[in-house]
Amino acid sequence: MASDKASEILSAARRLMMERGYNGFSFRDVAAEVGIKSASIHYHFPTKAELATAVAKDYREWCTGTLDGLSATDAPGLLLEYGDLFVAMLKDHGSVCLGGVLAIDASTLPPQVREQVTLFFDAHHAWVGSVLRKGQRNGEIRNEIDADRFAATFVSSIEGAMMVARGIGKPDHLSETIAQLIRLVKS
Amino acid sequence: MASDKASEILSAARRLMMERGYNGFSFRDVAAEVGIKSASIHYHFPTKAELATAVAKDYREWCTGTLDGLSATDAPGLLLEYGDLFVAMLKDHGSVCLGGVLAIDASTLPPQVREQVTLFFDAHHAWVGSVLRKGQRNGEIRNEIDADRFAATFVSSIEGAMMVARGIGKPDHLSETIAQLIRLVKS
DNA sequence: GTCTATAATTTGATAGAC
DNA sequence: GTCTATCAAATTATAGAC
Repeated sequence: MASDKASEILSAARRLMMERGYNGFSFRDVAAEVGIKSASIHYHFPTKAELATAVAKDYREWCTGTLDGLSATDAPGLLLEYGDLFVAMLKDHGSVCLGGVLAIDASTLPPQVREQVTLFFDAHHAWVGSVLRKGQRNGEIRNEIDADRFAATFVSSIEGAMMVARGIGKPDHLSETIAQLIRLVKS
Repeated sequence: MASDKASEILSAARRLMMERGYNGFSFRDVAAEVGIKSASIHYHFPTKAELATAVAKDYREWCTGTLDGLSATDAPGLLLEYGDLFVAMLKDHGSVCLGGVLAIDASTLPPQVREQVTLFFDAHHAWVGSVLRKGQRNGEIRNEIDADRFAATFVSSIEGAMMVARGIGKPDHLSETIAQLIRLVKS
């Protein structure tokens, strides 16, 4: 159970990492947002690697919990709800998925953080894959689709659409991409 | 012209930016690769913003030239050749497209660099869009596809697939994504 | 064109008082 | 738990010798 201050630090760091990447934020940036001094951050998270690992793990687990709570009863509906998580992130906070941000930063990431990235994508691929397979059994998804491969494509396409949408200032690009991909695999 | 020191610096900086992003490389990193001191970089490119702008512009123009030189005679073939440019980048150098890297870094980018990112995606969207429209006129691409919207989706999906492929160490993910997307829009 | 030297700032991190 | 004070290293950038 993280203390109150620790979770304040976590969410400030999450926001900053989503906005600027691992190499684009500092302890002082986080401290300023929380309203303490940068030395105090080290009390809760000794190193930047540990802070970033905690942020990534936190985000990954938040995603897992959210996916489990999605309510649509058919595969296309679930895929849309999945996509809408990211649409909301982008629209409400101008944020890009942390998984994607850290995937780009991978080569400069401490190993423990990189591991969280792998776990993140493994979980998302598995979730989308199982939605697609169930959809195929129910006749909602075209049977020519390779569920596992398209799951990975669906996830990474959303990541790419988020980053391009924010990068060129066209937020609608993300929802349009999601709608198109779903239309293409629906029976 | 290829032995010019400025272009040596440009290509070293390009490699580093592709690998680590705008905030993940320094003048010293570039200098070390070229075999000179970091102060000498400033003689050719006074500021980091100017160096990065030159790198981005150079890359953007290299892409434009390469797209004009693609040789396939049908739309699916051209889309595959387009995708293979990025497959080669990833396979040969472990590089992710600079457009995608800079799109992620957008919020920490000097305005002049961000402008190059916008121009980059405008050009790629236009090229893929015109390939798709021509393909529809020739009966190679499904007519239900919205060419302009799918062009943006195709480009950003490739960007996302590259970054995820490198981020989680599965280079094949990129070519699989490209193959799937083409299959889905082919008549 | 490249070097040495250095300025000015920022960074991640530590020590120790309270 | 947070602070002040400080550190060593790295960063972008400039000045001036050769």
